[in-house]
Amino acid sequence: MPKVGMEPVRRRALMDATLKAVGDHGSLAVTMSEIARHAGVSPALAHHYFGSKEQLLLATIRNLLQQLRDDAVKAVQAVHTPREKLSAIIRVSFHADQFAPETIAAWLAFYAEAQRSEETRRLLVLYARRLRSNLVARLATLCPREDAVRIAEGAAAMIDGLYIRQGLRAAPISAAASIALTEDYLEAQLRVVGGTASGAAPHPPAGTFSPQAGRRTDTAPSPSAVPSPRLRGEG
Amino acid sequence: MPKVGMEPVRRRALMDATLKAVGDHGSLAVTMSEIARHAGVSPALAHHYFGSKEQLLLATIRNLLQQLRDDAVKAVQAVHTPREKLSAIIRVSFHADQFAPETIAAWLAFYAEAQRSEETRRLLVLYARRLRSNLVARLATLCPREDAVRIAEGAAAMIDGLYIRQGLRAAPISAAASIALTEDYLEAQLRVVGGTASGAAPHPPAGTFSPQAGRRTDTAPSPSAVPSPRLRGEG
DNA sequence: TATTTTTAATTGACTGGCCAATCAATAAAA
DNA sequence: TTTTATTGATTGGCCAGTCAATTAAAAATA
Repeated sequence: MPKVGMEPVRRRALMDATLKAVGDHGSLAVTMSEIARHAGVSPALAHHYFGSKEQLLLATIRNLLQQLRDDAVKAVQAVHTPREKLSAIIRVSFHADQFAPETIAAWLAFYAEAQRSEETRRLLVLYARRLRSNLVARLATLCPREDAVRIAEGAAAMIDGLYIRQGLRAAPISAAASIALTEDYLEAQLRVVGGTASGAAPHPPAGTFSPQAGRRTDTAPSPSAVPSPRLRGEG
Repeated sequence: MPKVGMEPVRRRALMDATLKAVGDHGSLAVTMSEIARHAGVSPALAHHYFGSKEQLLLATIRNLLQQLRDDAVKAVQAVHTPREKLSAIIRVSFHADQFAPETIAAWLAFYAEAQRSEETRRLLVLYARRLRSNLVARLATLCPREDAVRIAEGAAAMIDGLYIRQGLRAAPISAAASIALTEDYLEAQLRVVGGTASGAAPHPPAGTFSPQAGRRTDTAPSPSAVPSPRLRGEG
């Protein structure tokens, strides 16, 4: 069987298998055997390439975050106004794959793991920071920086919350509804803070629709995107 | 050593110890020995009173949720206007004990566990529902029910999100700041929807995308509906 | 009251199973 | 013949759960 050049193939297969196993199982307490079986190799091989279970888990997380980051970047670059970019970030957070129960389960497991593993925490925080500064950067062109920071924090929290609650499957909110809720938040905050994108009109009447508001940012490209999860963190 | 009437004492001590151990450890993968040590008894005794580790964990979760519920009820009863009651619910969610790192870690672990354990999921869902209906009840006196449901969903998500994010300790947002963010959300939404808190709502209800629990209108039907159509003047 | 019996509390010692990690052996490229 | 890929078999440790034994309070009995 030994055919050279298998290493990268196996590594990828094992990381994919890990993600799937963790998602299915809903916990990091999956056995190397199960992961290996998913990947169609022996447990010993997993140890051979990754050294330990912990290293395999970390590699899997790194891989996932990298993937998500790439997708987010792509989505943001696909549109051009700051407001559209904001929507792109939100949209990508609730993209289909992200909303799949197994993906949510895996994320939750990683989050929980971050309470124990410093390295896991580091990775999640790093990712969160990147995304956050992205949000703040766009928001800062629409309102004072101080407000931008606050609103970014709120939006990120809401995305995380919607995401987590999805994991409970209590009241399955659709992805579209989740996006709408988050956009509502953004719009309402921007309006309060300084009129949509510009002026300083303290709260315009509701029911009347603000031109900007209902923007349909759906210029989205990617059917391929394996979007990013919530936006974490801070700086 | 045998002194009668120890059962309730031990049970409580063991549940407290479980919460602490889980919080410290940041995972449900704590050993019965560790829990027992925290409680100052032998592992065998824990089994004696709870039958299994799983039962002990479930009892601990039930206990925690009960506690939270009691606190919430008390806080809500202490004030009298709907608006105040809303603030009370928010405030209680971010109360000190809740915000301690170990408590947050424990919560995360339980959320993750809910992906695996149906019973754990049931308990958390029940709690989430109660919180939600509580919010909706108050909000419904301040705005149309449809909006109340939507806003409650958003507020609950934000609370959960802020809470969970605290677990990453990337950007330690203070409890006060968390409360402020949530209140901001409420205020902004109420303002948009029908005047600040008080009556005065001549506006037709802003038609938001009905997030509606349970519904899953998205995906299939309109691709064009995906964007973020908040407030269009519906009336 | 003194003595015996029952009952609750508690633990040490043990078991069976699981699983991460190791390693020597094998198979096939190079 | 060297190198790479791959695995079966094994080991060592850990841990949930069991059980019989011990202690002392309480209840029953004399």
